[in-house]
Amino acid sequence: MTQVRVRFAPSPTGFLHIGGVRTALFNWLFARQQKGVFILRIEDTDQSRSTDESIQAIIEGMKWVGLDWDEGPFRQTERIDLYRSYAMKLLEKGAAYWCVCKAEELDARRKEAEAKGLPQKYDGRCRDRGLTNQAGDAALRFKAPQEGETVVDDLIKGKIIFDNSVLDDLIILRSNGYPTYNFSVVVDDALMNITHVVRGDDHLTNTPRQIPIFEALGFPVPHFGHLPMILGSDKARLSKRHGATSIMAYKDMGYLPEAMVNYLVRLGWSHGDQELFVRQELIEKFAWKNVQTSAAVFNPEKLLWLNAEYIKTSHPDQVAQALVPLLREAGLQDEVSAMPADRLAQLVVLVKERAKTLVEMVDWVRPYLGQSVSFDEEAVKKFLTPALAPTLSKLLARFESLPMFSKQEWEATFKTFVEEEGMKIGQLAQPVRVALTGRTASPGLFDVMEVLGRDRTLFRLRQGIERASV
RNA sequence: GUCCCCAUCGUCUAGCCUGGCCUAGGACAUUGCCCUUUCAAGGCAGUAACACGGGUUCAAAUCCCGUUGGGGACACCA
Repeated sequence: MTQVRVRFAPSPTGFLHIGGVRTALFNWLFARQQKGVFILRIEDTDQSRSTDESIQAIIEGMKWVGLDWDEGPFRQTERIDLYRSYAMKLLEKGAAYWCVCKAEELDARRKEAEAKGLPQKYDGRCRDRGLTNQAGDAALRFKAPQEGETVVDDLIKGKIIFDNSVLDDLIILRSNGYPTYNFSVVVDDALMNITHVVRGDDHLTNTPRQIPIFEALGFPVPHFGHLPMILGSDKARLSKRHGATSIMAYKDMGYLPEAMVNYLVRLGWSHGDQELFVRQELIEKFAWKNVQTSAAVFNPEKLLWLNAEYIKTSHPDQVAQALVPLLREAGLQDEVSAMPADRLAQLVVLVKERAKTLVEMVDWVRPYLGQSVSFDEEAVKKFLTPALAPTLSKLLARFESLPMFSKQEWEATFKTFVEEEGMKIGQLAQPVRVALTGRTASPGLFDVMEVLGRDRTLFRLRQGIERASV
């Protein structure tokens, strides 16, 4: 059995798209499972649209979701001579011919055909003219078979039959000497010994065009697999209109890469009823037969749930680490720098059930960073009332008499005090919460005190009493 | 227009290949209840789907054909 070799071949014409990440992910999972090779190849033969920033964005995105490649990144523009020489081989063999039709003429003819409702196909007028490229401005076309049929045995969709009469004589070398996509992919997939070409559904009709080129070049034809598309909520192809589609936008919004991967893999693949997978599990359980044949709607709410799930269950150190850059961005760099890593992990544990994203977590963590709190005025008005100041002072005295902080002891003390005062827990818990955190919503009161420590708890309680007294 | 792909709750999906175990399961969202010092989290319960029409069969979500609907491709883009 030959070694599996797969590739992810994006074109660098923008950021790394969510759909691209999913395609890359399926390829990567298959490669890892089969102990194969995963190749990153940049398809930049369209010079007018490709940018170096896009290449960087692709690499950055791949790294963020942890999809490492074994070979590459290769750039097609560095391999132009290769494509030219293979194109010339086809010309010599009589499997390609020069075409002097101008782009504008072709365009006009295509429009005319469209208007008449005819197939929009090259009419082959240069096919048998035996033209040479004297002027140097001809394009090279592949002589596509016109009879018989081309069969694609798709890994996902099964057997698909195309009638060769629909095949066009594709341009393989532009008049500027650069290869076109359908030719450079074939040459690269063949030369890189790709065994399985797995790409988006939108390439399905390219496959019968590419297979004859493999054959004409004398290369073995790889296996093909076509992944269904990802749609937006309106069932149209996912695009900017549907909101964030760049993978890095999700990093910025506070998503964990593992959650992203888990969500994307379940969009089109399943393993029974299982929803949560660790990466090793995905590698073991992945199978083409469980890949969905139909398109899937991207559901941001489920992604959000998954992210919350990962925030709750991931190791706190790991979450804390991912949180640091967001805290810095929020202007909390001094607080972050002053804090040992395990302190931040402790805060993560404190608030992780409440934050669905790291961005939300920044806000949840904020009250526990400094010595004093910043009060939410509404909360103060409602709970830190002058009437309550004496009670709070009595409570403060009670806590001050305890030389050491202990969650159990302080909680018991609080509850006894509430009882003595003839109050309900909630009546006093809310004011204390506001004094301690500045807000009406927080983790459990005694968990908060534990994280704050004895000194800061007492300090903030005193501050709260001051606020209540005015 | 031509060619190709697809069709189970609002959404992601299990089941389909190898018909009966399906009164169609799980998850997200949503609704109600419970827990509760707040907010969450958690627990329990509920609403909700086999696109339609024909076959084949004792029996069809599952196999076949058609219709409808959605998507994709038809470039000197990838």
